[in-house]
Amino acid sequence: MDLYWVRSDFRINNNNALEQVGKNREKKLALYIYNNEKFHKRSAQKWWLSQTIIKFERALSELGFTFHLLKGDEYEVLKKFVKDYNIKQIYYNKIFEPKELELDKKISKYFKLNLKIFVGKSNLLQNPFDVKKNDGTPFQVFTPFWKNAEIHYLNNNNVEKIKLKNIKNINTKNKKICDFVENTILPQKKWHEKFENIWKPGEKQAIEVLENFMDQNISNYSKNRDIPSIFGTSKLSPHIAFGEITSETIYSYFNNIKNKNINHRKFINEIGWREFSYHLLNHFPQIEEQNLRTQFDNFIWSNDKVKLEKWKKGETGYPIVDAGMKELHETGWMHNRVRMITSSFLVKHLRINWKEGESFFRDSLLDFNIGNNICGWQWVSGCGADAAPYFRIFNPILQGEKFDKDGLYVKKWIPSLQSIPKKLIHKPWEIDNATAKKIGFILERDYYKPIVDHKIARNEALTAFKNLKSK
DNA sequence: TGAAATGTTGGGGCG
DNA sequence: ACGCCCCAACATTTC
Repeated sequence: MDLYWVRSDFRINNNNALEQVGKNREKKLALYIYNNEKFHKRSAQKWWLSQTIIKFERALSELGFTFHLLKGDEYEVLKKFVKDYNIKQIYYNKIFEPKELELDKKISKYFKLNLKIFVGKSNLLQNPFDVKKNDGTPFQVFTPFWKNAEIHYLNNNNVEKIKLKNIKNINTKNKKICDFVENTILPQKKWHEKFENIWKPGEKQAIEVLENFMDQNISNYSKNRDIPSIFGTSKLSPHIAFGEITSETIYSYFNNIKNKNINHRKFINEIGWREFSYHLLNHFPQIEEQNLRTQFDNFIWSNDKVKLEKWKKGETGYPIVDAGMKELHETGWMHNRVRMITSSFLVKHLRINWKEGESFFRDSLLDFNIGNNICGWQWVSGCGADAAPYFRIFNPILQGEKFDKDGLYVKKWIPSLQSIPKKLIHKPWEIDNATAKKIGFILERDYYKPIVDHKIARNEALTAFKNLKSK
């Protein structure tokens, strides 16, 4: 029998392994192995995963697959499964992540004598090892990377519009799968239920999100993408993270737009950043644990657990930072502009190791992927490739005033700031006694006092990071 | 996709 | 009319 091993590719369309499997066979098996080791205990993604599994099982069963859901280490489970079901051929799609590539190696080494393995295309536009500078070394700057990668991609691929098969509405559920998900994947405490009203996992929804965005939102993307109070970005990221839609499908949409303008290009650039992150992660796999620029290894990070906790909870006293963290808790997602502000605050204002932030985002984001998360954090910290220089420090007050002028975003997530005058919405500690009395606002009762003074924190960060540079 | 400090320019008030 | 000062607006440099 043939086996389609489902990894992070919960889709019917543009799924290389799935296209190949069972072409000649009647009975087809699909297997997803839930490896608990790969998720932190409190990972929000367990919720998305569970929902997308439930839907994907239905879609696969329509195609004649019998879907199995098992728990454990992928390698061990696969070995046993292949034996138990007398599998003759395995089909799966490649994942360009160092640990997954190791797993691939282990699997192919073990099975190669006894069965055939088909390894399909990954969820990247191309193999990261195919893109190199003329001198043979990997790119470390985004712009030249993307310029080169796009040409490479267009030359190597048929990028005419990918015809998407319609995904059926799924009304039924498989009780066995639902029970497994409930008992094995989802935590006992149902804290994740709040996501149900916000997100709709699944391939059908992913395609709808893309199409709606392309129809309605992209025409103002370059302007709106930076305003966190506006629905200006696609919010496709969790769908992409679970492979419900591919970069290739998105690129194909982009490529078939007749009059491309700055909005389209800015949007597709974000797919480029994802490619770049995975490019870096594959060429420099050590960055998962270590600073790409090793001089940062000498940096003395703060060990202030209290401030770290306050950052996580959104109690820093800087409205734009705290609003971002609240949005993250409530929705499992944070606006990109605010990701930059909050992460810069942790690394520069609090001088806490980026790994703390990386780990927290890993648990909290529904759209977490290892490439973007690692590279994003190293970029903000200045220790990554093409990174922000040490002196680039976001001012949380100014950023708020620039990108959340009327405080709509801040007020949405921090209702206790509702009556603060616009002028002071990003620095409520400056409110004068008379106004405070009038609106009934008391700083340490209704909101937090800033845990650090911006000016002092900025100067301390400059000194600390500057010393590092001269070492 | 940074912010703050410092430098330059030019208009207006004023003696 | 002129010189001086102030300061906003913009430009450049620095961190």
